[in-house]
Amino acid sequence: MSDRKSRPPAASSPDAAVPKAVVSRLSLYLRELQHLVRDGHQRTSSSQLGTLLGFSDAQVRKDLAYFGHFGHPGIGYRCDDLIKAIRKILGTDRDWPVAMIGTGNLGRALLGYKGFTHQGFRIAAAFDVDPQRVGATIEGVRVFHLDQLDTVGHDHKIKLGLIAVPAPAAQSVADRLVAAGIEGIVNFAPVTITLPDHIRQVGVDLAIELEQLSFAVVSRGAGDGAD
Amino acid sequence: MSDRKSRPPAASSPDAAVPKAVVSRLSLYLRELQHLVRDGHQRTSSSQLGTLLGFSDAQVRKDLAYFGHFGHPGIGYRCDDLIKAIRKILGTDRDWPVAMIGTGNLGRALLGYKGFTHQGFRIAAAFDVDPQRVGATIEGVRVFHLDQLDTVGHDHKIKLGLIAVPAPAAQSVADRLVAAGIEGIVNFAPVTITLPDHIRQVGVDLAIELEQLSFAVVSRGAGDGAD
DNA sequence: TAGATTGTTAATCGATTAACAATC
DNA sequence: TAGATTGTTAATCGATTAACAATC
Repeated sequence: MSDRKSRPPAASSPDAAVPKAVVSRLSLYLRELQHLVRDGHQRTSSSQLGTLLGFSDAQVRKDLAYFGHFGHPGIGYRCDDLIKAIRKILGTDRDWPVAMIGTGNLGRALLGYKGFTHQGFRIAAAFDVDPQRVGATIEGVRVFHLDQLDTVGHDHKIKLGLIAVPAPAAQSVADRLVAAGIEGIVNFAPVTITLPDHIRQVGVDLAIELEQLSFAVVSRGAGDGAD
Repeated sequence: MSDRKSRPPAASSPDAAVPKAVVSRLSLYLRELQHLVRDGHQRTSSSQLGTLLGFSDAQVRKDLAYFGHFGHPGIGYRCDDLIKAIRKILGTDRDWPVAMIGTGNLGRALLGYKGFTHQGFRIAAAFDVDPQRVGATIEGVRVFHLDQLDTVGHDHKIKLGLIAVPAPAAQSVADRLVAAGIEGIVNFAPVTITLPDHIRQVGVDLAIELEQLSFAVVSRGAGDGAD
């Protein structure tokens, strides 16, 4: 007896376990929804989203259904509502102060790149060990000495760190970020870094992206479409 | 009768079909192997590579076996040989002249980033539409007007293009790259671009990477380790 | 030889697709 | 109402793991 109210919607707290690939598609749905809204659309459907991104409609519905009931049978999804829901799931419905470690070419570029500002991320402070760079302000972001990571990180409630230092320094920077209480790291250095289990990590290696493209081009015909 | 010579090793020409995830791990193996060589190692094993990267030894062997017989039972893999083999598979055993489209923050940073130079990629020319930028030389790379894409692209035998322009311009830049005979595109703009089937594409969106990290941090405990 | 390690097969696990009742 | 579209189940497909004979 008793499934009167059926099972609870439970938005954004997956009971079971979310398949790896689902979360990355969630980000793509969000990006597409934001474009749809900008273009004046109020609602969309699993088949429209699927067509735009090259996925099947079934996959879109299944992905979203992992997290709750966001659609309306016969109608589709309200863009606004779905955007809010996905942001909540991804955790980007809040403000994320971020630390940038390294102010070389890549670090400076990321400081000037406004792309992720819109998604709730905000670079609150930058760090370097070069005395020539410490004390400067780049794109409105103050550069501190790496030794000040603990203090400044705590003051700004920084939870995420971006590593944009040369490969040989990446692991030791990662260790210091962990010691400073950071919870997640995006590692732009082309090296594998090892972290405690409770620290989350995403790696971005531009050489690897190019290699994937190179493979896709070279093995074209036999293979697939790389992305 | 007759499987005397068994089946041909057939390095780097997969008869069947290479699973999607295998190729991205191949790049990680390559990166790790290069670090091992720099550290003075001459040989390695599937279990060493697996441990370094967090994969099982069986997975490492299976991934490599898609492309040929590179190891030696009882011995392991010679780092040098395996590096050569993987580079051949990925297509990075040759020179890849690359075009950078867009010389804003991100484009300039990528021009200065030496990371992928070592893997066979070389930015041969940059392009922009801003008259203030055209004619300049950034990090040794000449900036041409986008209208010169055909000519310059052909002269430099450019096969790959990196799109580092604002999102609204990305699709039209992509179209022009295709028209100029480019075969593959890395798209850094936070937008989905549509391309003919024979053009390969890899998307890199920094906001999306941060969202993946944010999700992993927020849903920590229940979930996995994001990368 | 004994110990180590590969390449490969079979078994397990997980993710995608197709189909459809429920709903608007 | 008829047409559209969801959420969900069952069937299919693909990828990972475990185990082991072959090899050095």
